[in-house]
Amino acid sequence: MPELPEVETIRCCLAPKVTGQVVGKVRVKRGSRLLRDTVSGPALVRALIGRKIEAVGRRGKYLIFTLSSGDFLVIHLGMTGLIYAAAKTEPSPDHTHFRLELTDCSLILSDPRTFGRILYVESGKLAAHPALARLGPEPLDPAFNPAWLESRLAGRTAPIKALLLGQGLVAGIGNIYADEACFRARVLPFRPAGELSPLEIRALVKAIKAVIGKSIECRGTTIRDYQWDMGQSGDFGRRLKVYGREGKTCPRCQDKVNRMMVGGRSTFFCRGCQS
DNA sequence: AGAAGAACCTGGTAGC
DNA sequence: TGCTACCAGGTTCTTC
Repeated sequence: MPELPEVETIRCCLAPKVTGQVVGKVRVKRGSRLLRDTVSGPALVRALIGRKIEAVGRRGKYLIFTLSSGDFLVIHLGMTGLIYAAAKTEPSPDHTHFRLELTDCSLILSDPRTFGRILYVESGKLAAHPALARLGPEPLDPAFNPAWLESRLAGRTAPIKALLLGQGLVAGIGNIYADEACFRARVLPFRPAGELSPLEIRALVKAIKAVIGKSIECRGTTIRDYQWDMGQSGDFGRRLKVYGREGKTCPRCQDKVNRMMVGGRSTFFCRGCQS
């Protein structure tokens, strides 16, 4: 399930391979659910053909391809989306929704569970697009700091984890890194967000920056599906302290790792050293 | 406006 | 072996 570190790793892998390449053919799976929020398949094809890919960027969990027309192709991988550059002779895997034939390679997007999305955004309208406009600051940006977080948590009664998953306080955190950041900050994920002390908020900001930064260095976390290139898995999984470790020993206090549902998601934490 | 829960989707797996 | 039931989770939608 690609969260920010995974998407960033994919971006870094993809950028040198597709930047400067020109779109020849475009193949879109007929009736693909990934296009549910976009122009029609044929309109997308028309908009892409002949355009050069000028840059590959990222905002939160969204990959952003800047086209020579000034428009943007924006891709969200959902839970099970895979995107990679392959040899033009490489066959499309099952569940391929989208394939760009570029100058020297093919850009392939597959997604069995179809939680992903393909957006086409016109020049100058990127920041205002509803999907992107609601995003909070990037976790590694100085704009994401204790003062900002404190101002946004005041009076909120929802669990802190639910708010972290909402993308509005900080962009790019998903289920895995929300749990890991709460663990590092010694904060229980189901705590009402408005009740966190300034000290805890500071610890949480620090923990989020550390966990995201470290995971990017490790090329992300592979639980099941995620690959940053054909056959390449992320290495951060072995550094997870609580996620997916129900019943195992807490690496910090030797208590048992617990699991419960928070914000509708499986949540892992340690009662021994989080409060 | 905020909170909570359902809905979307299908491969994998636990249980029988 | 084969069947059913449920779970995984990012985002959007609906309801309160």
